[in-house]
Amino acid sequence: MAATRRRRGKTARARGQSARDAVYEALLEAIVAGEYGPGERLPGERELSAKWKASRNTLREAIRRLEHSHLVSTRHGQGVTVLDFRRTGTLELLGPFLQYARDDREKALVLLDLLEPRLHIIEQLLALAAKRATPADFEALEAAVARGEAAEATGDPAAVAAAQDPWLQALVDAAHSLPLRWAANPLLHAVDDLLRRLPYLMPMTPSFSEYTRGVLDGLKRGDVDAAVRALRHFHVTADEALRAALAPDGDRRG
Amino acid sequence: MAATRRRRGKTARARGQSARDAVYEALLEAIVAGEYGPGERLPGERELSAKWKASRNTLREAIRRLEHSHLVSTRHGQGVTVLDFRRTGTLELLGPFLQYARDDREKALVLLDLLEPRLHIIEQLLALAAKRATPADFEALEAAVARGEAAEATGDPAAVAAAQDPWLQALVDAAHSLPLRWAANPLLHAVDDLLRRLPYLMPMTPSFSEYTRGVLDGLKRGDVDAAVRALRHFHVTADEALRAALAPDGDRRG
DNA sequence: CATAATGAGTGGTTGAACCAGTTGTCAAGG
DNA sequence: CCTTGACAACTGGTTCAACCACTCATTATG
Repeated sequence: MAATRRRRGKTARARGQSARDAVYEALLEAIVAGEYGPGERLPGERELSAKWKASRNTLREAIRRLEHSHLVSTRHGQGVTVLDFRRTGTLELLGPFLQYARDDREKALVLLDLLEPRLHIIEQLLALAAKRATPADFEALEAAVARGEAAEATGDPAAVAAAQDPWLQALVDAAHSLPLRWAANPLLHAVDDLLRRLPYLMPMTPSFSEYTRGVLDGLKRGDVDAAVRALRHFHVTADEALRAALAPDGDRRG
Repeated sequence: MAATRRRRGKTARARGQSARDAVYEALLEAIVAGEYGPGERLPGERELSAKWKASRNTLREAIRRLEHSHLVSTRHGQGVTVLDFRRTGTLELLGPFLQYARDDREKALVLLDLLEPRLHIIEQLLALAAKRATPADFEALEAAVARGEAAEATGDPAAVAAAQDPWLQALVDAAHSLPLRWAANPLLHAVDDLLRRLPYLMPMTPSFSEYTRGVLDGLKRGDVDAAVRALRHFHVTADEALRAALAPDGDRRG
């Protein structure tokens, strides 16, 4: 009952967010937004902990996360250096980058450059799923298709967007490949996160459920080519719409 | 001059490694090796800090890293729960997994499943590099090719293996795609790490320098197909050798 | 002029205390 | 008997103050 009580302070802490997370998020935003450039040195831990009104230990836990995100590098006695995350980052930075980066044009380019790799990885998932899917996997895929059909029936883009992740997760399961799953995880997570915030990016015109149904049928018949065709038919149209939407103007924030 | 002094204790600390890193590495190994299964709860922070002879604050910094590696999940008041990293992990776990996992057969399967995604991502890099490479990129690629030729002249697999990373990095640079670079980073890092520990995995028979030379020539002429052919010629042979080597027996530790 | 000592600044580590959620226990009240 | 609520015993979250260890620029020293 006391959960709705707000905390005042220079940095409004979201509900349930710990001080550590708040500091991490703040520094993450500062770096991705370019307030600290590559090669630059962060202020000392004592100074930062004073600035963010957190103890030095808490501040350090946040720094540890920054380090693990390849945003900074720490050397004993020398301080914390900001890395060039464009060079050193991983796909886990996609979400934060799309949220915090200042240059809207660059963000659009990143989004555009995301489309092909995503399509390629899904194609690889299909190829492996065709070889390795078990009956249980087919059941899960069937359920995901059904969920997509139900979502599409509501006519709500957000519902369809929400149905995409279970479908892709089922595909990942069916591929039975650890490396592929590990490669796909940050990408799917970022896309899911993006669609959750901007559901209007989910296209309604090429039918999502027809696409998934087509892929599933292809897989069941062992006809990978048919599955890939269904996949491409959807993405060629959907991705083209995205390219058109992203090219001219920027995006909206949540 | 005092750097070679060893520290005694139940956990020998590698040179220059901090207590935090030692604890992180130990817990990482324990989880990846399966000593703590998915869903299981880790001992409390107080207990762990006693076990590893580190203060609770230091221990917590290590846990923060485990959390960021998707190995554990922490909830206030409830403890630290081990996640199913096979499901939740990312490519950054490749190195630790290949180093610490117990099941040699599973590790071999992971290595095998790595070959195709790697080839695919390099093909994507080629496609983009063909469109986007600048004169500076070509210079860097040329230097990488030269380094490969020099390495090959020594006849030392380790030297050739060490020459592979700069080549791939130059390719990544030339592709000018943040998402692709971010996807490639953990993969290339894991492969580089692997080859550094097991250089005999680097094949000498399909000439590495001929491959890179062929790719570079193709790129310069804008002939992507030729570049891809050179790439595939190398990898078809090299990867097949790897598959043959990995299928029967296990691997050796460094 | 080369070299060694120094000191200031940095991150690394410690231990104790306290705050804050979560959960099971158990007695009071229905 | 069952429900309810206070409580106790966990758990992680946070803070503080002090000290250790490393790096580097300065300065004294040979």
